[in-house]
Amino acid sequence: MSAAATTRRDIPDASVARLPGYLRALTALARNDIASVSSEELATAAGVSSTMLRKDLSHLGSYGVRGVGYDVERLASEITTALGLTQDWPVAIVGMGNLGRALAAYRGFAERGFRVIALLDGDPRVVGDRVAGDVVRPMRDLPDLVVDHGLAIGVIATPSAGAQEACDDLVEAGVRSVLNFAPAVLSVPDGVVVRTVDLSTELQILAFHGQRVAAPEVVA
Amino acid sequence: MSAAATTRRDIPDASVARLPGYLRALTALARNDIASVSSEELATAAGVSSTMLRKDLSHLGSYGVRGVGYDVERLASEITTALGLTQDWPVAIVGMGNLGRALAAYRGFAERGFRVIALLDGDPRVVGDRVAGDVVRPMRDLPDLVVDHGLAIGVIATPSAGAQEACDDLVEAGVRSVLNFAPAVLSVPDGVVVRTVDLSTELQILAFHGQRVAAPEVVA
DNA sequence: CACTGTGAATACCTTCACAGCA
DNA sequence: TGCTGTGAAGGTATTCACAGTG
Repeated sequence: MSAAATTRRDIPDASVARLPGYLRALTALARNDIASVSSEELATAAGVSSTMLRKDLSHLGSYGVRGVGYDVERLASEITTALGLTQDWPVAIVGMGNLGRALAAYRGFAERGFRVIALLDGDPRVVGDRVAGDVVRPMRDLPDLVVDHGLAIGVIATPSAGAQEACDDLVEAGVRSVLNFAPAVLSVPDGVVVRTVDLSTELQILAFHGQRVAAPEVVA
Repeated sequence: MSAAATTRRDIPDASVARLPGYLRALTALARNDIASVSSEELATAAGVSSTMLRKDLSHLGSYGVRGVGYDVERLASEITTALGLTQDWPVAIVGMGNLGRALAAYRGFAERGFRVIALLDGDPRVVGDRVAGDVVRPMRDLPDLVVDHGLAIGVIATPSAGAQEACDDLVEAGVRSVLNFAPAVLSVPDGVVVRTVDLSTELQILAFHGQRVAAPEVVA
């Protein structure tokens, strides 16, 4: 029985995907010194229905007070724990093209507790460059980053041709979570989790929904 | 009866979200001069099960040949039509920070037929800058872009504080599809579609899945 | 009394199992 | 025979309706 099992009840995936949104809304409330919030208010702030919010929170436990609402600090802390954000999750970004450089310079990571500990590239001509104040390192540094700095999450920002190789390098070094921005399907062994975010895919989905309503100027 | 209704049968959202992946795989096959493909092969290339692929394709119509498979060109063309990618979808990027600049320089948009026709920013100090060869324009240019160039999709790459305002400007100018990279919930009138992609959210989801398996060094 | 927490109902998505066809 | 297309079954996610409680 591992220590982690205490925290980890069975939370549905769809629910997990919404928890970060709740946490963001709670953080904003806390910044405005709001101590208590109803499911209705929090749901609105997070862009979901209050029923769904309550159902989601019920998977974490019973942290609300009937007739009153939720304590903002308390709930934020419970969600933080559920998501596993009490430990830190050092991140490395692989691929220093446009997107990689932008991600390297992006503040949002650090703000939410994800420390970018290394920037890497497979191209020796790029290795050694300075990006956002850091020196770009070669892929062979990966194993040391895992062992010495606890590197846990790899962000792939390479062109799609190099994505699988970058992923293999990360996995071989011991990284078990990958956020992939390349438009490619990555294959990984069991136990490694990949999430792919593809900009073109998103635009294509928007195009589909857009056509529904965009065309009817031709109604004659 | 609008012209668009011909194309648009009722395709489930989950299915629509996978079509771009199939299209990408088909495009790769076509580049390698492969003319025909089975559901099994295509499914593998797209990272889904063959049953799911066939079910998804069945929503578009019957374009396979039993005992043989699918004609690559034909199927690509059917998906292209279903997604509404036969018309073009001019894109504007709002917010010329790090992410906006990276998106402006990103090739992937054009490759898949999304023409970036304008870069904008609400900050007068940024307006006039050159980014990726284009001059950054002020927000007040939006209505003209919609009318004169058919601007259809707005990409929001502003800080989260400015996202709702950017979105309102886009919507007011007549844009009905928004891809939002700011970590914020955007409210829009009916008929406008927003998709939000948030990097921190993705990392937090990875953290959740990672903790499941990361901790057990403490097994005693 | 207001608001949370939850079983039951519904809607949606995926997988199974196999009928149908080149 | 081999592979597609699909009704039916099984799961998962969301919504409803209301019981429970500070």
